[in-house]
Amino acid sequence: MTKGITRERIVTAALELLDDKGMDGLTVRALASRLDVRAPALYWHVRNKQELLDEMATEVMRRVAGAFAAIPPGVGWHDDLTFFARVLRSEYLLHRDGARIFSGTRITDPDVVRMKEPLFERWTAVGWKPDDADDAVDLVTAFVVGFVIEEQERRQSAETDPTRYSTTQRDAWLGEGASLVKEAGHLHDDGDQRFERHLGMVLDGIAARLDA
Amino acid sequence: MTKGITRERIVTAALELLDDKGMDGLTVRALASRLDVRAPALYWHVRNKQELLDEMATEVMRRVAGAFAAIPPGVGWHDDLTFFARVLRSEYLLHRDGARIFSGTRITDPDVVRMKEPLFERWTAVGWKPDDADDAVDLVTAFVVGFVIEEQERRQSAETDPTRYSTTQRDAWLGEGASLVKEAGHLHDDGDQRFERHLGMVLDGIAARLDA
DNA sequence: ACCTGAACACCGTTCAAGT
DNA sequence: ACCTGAACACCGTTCAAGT
Repeated sequence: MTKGITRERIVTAALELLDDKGMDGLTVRALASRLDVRAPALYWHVRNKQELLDEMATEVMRRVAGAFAAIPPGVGWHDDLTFFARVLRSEYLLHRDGARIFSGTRITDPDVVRMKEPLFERWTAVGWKPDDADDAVDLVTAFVVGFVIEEQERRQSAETDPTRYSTTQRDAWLGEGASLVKEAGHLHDDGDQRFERHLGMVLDGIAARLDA
Repeated sequence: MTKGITRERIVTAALELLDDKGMDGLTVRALASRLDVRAPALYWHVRNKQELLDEMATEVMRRVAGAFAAIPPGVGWHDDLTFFARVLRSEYLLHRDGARIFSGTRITDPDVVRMKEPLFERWTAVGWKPDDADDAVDLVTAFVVGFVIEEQERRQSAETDPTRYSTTQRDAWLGEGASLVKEAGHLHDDGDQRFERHLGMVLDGIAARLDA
């Protein structure tokens, strides 16, 4: 009964495998064995590994889109974009190297791209032009991608090499001088607060240009 | 005479190989053959492929830092960050998948991290705190990384699959409705203008928070 | 329609041995 | 100190053959 391999089961298993073993462990053979099947079987359902990665990225973005359908929309673009940014970040964070792997991959399902339409409708209703809306979404997306790539790299480094991100070790590595760089490093708060602060700045910038 | 393989020659050759053959073509064997040497020879100079990638990313960031040393600094944080963002983007754009590959990798050379010090000095002189400076640099970096990842993916897709980014093909792919998403897609200007516009918004956001 | 066995042309990495 | 030859344990992908 669970013997029929489908495209969806493959993608789901691939996401699990990624979380378990990381990017290097995500091989066609390992994925096949997790599905109780031999490697070539996957090639009947998926053209190649790149298409599998695109499919995985699409699934992640589908969940982002789904969060919008499930949750009542905010009362304005500011709330909407805040929600979008938070959901995008948390879906990326759910998977090892998520931002690195899933950003800049082709979305295979048009429905996922069309999720933007209701947002665009609300924002144009309050005076934005369609290309303003496009700018805003893309800018927030770019910020989240860049932020989470950095965040996940830091997190992973902290696991594999705990000394690397201790402030005293880092100070010694930096050598003489550079006192301001060191000081900033000491104050470096990680995680949610930093994200919210930076997101706030991005939204301020959008407001300055588009809400004039 | 050119027979002595050094760490620097390896990194330089690796960057060239990346540009010629892309990420998939960047193999230890191909790199060795480009240096007229057998693959295991590289392991005397570099611990493994990951370290090679870190070294490559560090070299790219060294060039960004070098641009600051060569060019007279701007008169304020706004000019400095604008310059930084442009240089970072153009160095990423010089290499195939540059943003994807080089972001979120460990910098191996402390001197490159210390490049931030003169910037921090100038900004704290006009009233910023060290962690404000840190926030600003990291936010701009995150934005550039996210922007260029998207930009390079779009560019590469346009090469391998020209139909994918034609507006009429995209409209057909999107199906019925989604008229605002389509319209935004039509107006989608690529490249420098878009970058400058988005960067402007990010800097506006920084100004709103830190220049109050 | 869906899957397997066997094979092809590769990988990154190690290590004894050479100079 | 620096490099090679040979090998190990893998890869992604193809394809004839099975059901």
